Amino acid sequence: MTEPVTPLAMPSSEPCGHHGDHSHDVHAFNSHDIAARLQAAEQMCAAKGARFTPLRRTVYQLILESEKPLGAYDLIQSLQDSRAEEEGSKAKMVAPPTIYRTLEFLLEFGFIHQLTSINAFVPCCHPRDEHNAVFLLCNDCQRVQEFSGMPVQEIVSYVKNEVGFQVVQSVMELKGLCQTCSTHSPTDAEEA
Amino acid sequence: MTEPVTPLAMPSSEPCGHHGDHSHDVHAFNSHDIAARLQAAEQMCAAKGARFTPLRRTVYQLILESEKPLGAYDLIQSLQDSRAEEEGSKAKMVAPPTIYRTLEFLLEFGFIHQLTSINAFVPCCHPRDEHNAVFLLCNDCQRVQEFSGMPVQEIVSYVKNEVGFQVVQSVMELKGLCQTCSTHSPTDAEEA
DNA sequence: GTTGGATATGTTATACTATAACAATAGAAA
DNA sequence: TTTCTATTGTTATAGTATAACATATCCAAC
Repeated sequence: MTEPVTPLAMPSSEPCGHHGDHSHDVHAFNSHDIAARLQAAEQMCAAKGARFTPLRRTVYQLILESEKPLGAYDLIQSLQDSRAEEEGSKAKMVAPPTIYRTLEFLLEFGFIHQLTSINAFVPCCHPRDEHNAVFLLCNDCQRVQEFSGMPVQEIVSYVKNEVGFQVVQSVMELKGLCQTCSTHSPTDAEEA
Repeated sequence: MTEPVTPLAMPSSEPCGHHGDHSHDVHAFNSHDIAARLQAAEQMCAAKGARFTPLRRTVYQLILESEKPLGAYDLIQSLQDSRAEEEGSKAKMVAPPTIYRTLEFLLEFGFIHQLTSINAFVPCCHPRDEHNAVFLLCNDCQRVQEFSGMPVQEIVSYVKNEVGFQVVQSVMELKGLCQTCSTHSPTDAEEA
């Protein structure tokens, strides 16, 4: 969790920038952004009659704060650590179903995305939109970029119109080396 | 991601080119096709100095014969059944590492693809080519189509040229309803 | 404010997926 | 044959995910 990684170039102050470029580092949230995300989530839940419980809030926050995608069992540990800070070490470890249910909720409301190729979860860059995103997963620094743009929609449209396939869920993950890592270490980390 | 897609020519002898375009049902191999694939694999291995052992041949054949994607443990069972036919029920169950190693070999040589979102494996439609394919996974009939074409290459090119990301491995899986299933049962089976 | 139903979380157990580490065997080359 | 390497077998275990049921919390109706 201690990452010596230089942040990828981001368009502007808005971490998910609805303007201009449409590729976003999903690990670029500062504490102000995180607070804003949490508040926005609370409002969205309220608007839909869903409960943004302390557990859901905390798990979402842990995912927002992370510099890397977190797996379910990473989150169990993080949640344990987080609770230990507040309640002392008497805090009990939550069991997997608790985490998986919480993740399911956050996925359902579009607050996070699942990366099935690495069994992990990352924040969504723009929880407001329905979208099919492509994720770029760096094998070296482990950071993830969420990429929404024309090529993606074109694939989905293409298979719908030309193949007749109705897409319900998309899993589009490209693994490799991000710009930073391929520039800094052009020779290594070349594996799947 | 500009122009509409022009079909990539498939060698006419390829058993997977049924549709006139470049999307192929990966479960459409008849026994003649399968024999041809096995022989082709043998030749490719020989050409590269790799051994197409009985185990590798059998596992590849089981994947080719299946109407659905097979998981590693499905294959363990299938292999057990297959061996029981020949050797009688004295045949022992192979252990997971045996299957995973064999799958790794078949992946490495491009004979099969891995579908990470469902932990399963399917035959490759055109083992000769280097390619980034999109897979369409039907939630209803479970059949898989492999789709190679411009939009896919465009995404990869786009992230390389515009984002500076070097793609090493692609995972592109679209889940939904295939043409047949969405036509026959337009109301049900709408989940991920 | 109490009750009762729904939602959320906790708990226990287990299923499913994948790999590490080492042993035994089979093929190829000297 | 001997030796080296690649392949397969074996045992154990790590990592990921869910089923089934118990308890607690929230909220609305009385």
